[in-house]
Amino acid sequence: MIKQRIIELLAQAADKAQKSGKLPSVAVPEITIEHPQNPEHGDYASSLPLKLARATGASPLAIAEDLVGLMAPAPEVETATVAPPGFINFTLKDAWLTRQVDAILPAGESYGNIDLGQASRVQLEFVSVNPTGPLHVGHGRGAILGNTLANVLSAAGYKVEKEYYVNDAGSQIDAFNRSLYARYQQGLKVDAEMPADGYLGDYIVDLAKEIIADEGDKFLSLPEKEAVAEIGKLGLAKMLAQIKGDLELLGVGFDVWFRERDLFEQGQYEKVMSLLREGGYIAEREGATWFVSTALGEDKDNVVVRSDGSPTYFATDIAYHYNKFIQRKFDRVINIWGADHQGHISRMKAVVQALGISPERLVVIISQMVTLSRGGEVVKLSKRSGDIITLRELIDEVGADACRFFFAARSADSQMDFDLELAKKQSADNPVYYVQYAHARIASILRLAQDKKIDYSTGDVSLLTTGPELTLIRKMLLLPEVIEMVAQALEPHHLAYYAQDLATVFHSFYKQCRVVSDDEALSKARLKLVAAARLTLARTLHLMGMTAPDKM
RNA sequence: GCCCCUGUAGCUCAGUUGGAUAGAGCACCAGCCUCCGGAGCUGGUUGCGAGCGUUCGAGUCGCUCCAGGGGCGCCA
Repeated sequence: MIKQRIIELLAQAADKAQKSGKLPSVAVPEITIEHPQNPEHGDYASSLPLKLARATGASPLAIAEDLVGLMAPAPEVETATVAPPGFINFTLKDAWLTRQVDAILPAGESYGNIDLGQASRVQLEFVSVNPTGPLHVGHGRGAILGNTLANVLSAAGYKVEKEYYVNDAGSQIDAFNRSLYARYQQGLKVDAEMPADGYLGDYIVDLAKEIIADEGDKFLSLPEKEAVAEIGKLGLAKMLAQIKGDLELLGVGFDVWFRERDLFEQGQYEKVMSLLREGGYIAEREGATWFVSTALGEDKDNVVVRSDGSPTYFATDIAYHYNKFIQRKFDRVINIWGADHQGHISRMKAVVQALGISPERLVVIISQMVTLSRGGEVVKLSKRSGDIITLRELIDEVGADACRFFFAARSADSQMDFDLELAKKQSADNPVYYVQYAHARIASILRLAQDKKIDYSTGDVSLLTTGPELTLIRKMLLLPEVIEMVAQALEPHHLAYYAQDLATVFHSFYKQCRVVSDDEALSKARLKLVAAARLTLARTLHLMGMTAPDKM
């Protein structure tokens, strides 16, 4: 990556300056470079002299002059100049830029890959919605966030495993089972009341009908407890299949579907509890069992086993993270949770610490609420009210690509308002079409070249000398940097902005530069350029889980 | 009361881990097709919630307010 090259050049110059005594031997701060917003300042700029000035007391301009003077000449760099109050600005060589087209083309769909992760193992757990109801719009946001992040982390050299944690034990699934049983009875004209904590959504009625169609009335003759368990099992399978299907519509898939029940059936729950007990993190009081998180600086302790002997969600999550870190030995675990789980983070980190694992290895990304409105009127998201807008409905209305782009384009930290009417009305103006249109346009140009039987493999990229051409190349070269930024900050939304930027510079290039013309040599060079642009754009879209259409 | 997130253009949002003159889309206005896809291109208008502080330099960091959302359960 060219960015790394420039950082190296600076580091070497600083080292030389210190060895020659021009610069006092202080610790060199981390060298960062950025893209100046003013293009007159070049392609890259560093404020290293300003930082060294603080550490050494010397004049930043003098330091900058020394560093530039000591810098080795590089084939990539046209100029390195000093600018007040102490910046060093770098401008890339046009000839080097154009050569990059020949580097991008053979890389193909691997263009942009970097080795930030060095094959370290990252687990990304996301969605993990209780299989007690259909996915809604907020879940879609988490799904796309997680899936896009997984794609980018893979591109950044991490070994990524995507996992869905299936809560198939506990009180919520219990309420689901009892609700389904009640609807089953009602469907067979048996007088039954919905449980007080039951799920009132119509989908439960539909599930019950399906079960009646499949299995008839045979569960009526079973004892209630047994019937609830049997029907629950069927309902869970149907619910999971539905969830899986919805996610597939968005192109979101998982490597592992991890069952909460396994934590009990395979002894991990018992194991981790005894570990914590040995560590002195467990206390009995008020008839319940507590995790003493106050010993680790938390505000309060948390119940792990209720006074009726049943484990809490927190307890199983402890076992689950024991499994992730100690049994499966992931280097890093990233969980994507909804905003309502925010309070769960610090105690989970405390547990990880109690298990002897550095808490930094557990990263929790909170995806903020999605509020839905329809025609300016707020729609409640409650899964229990039955009045929900499902993810499936959203996909049907605006399409999978638009869903992906729309959700991926927003920082997880910001809550978003999703107006369904607006989404429908604006679907043709959605930025997703702008980006995909650029791709289709390029594909169309390449088709034309093919029709005219132009073999551009021998094109001479050094003929690409105009502003729009170089601007396009510069933008294409940013993809590895974007991947690095997304992977480091765990913020996929940068990808969406990059996609738009890239499309913009392409459209602008297209307007100013005729690709297929009478000038055969120039045509071939430009065909190479647009072929590389197509690759870059397609890669970006694919990282976002979107299609890169050749025709629209 | 305590904790987390957010507050940037009329609207929806970015802002490269503290950099130089704060950007994009939508909307609005004015232009642009003899030629590879006009779902496009080129211009134009407006802004960092408030106040202190840290330093060469703050939308970004710290503190205090104000506003919106979420959490603080032997729910998940």
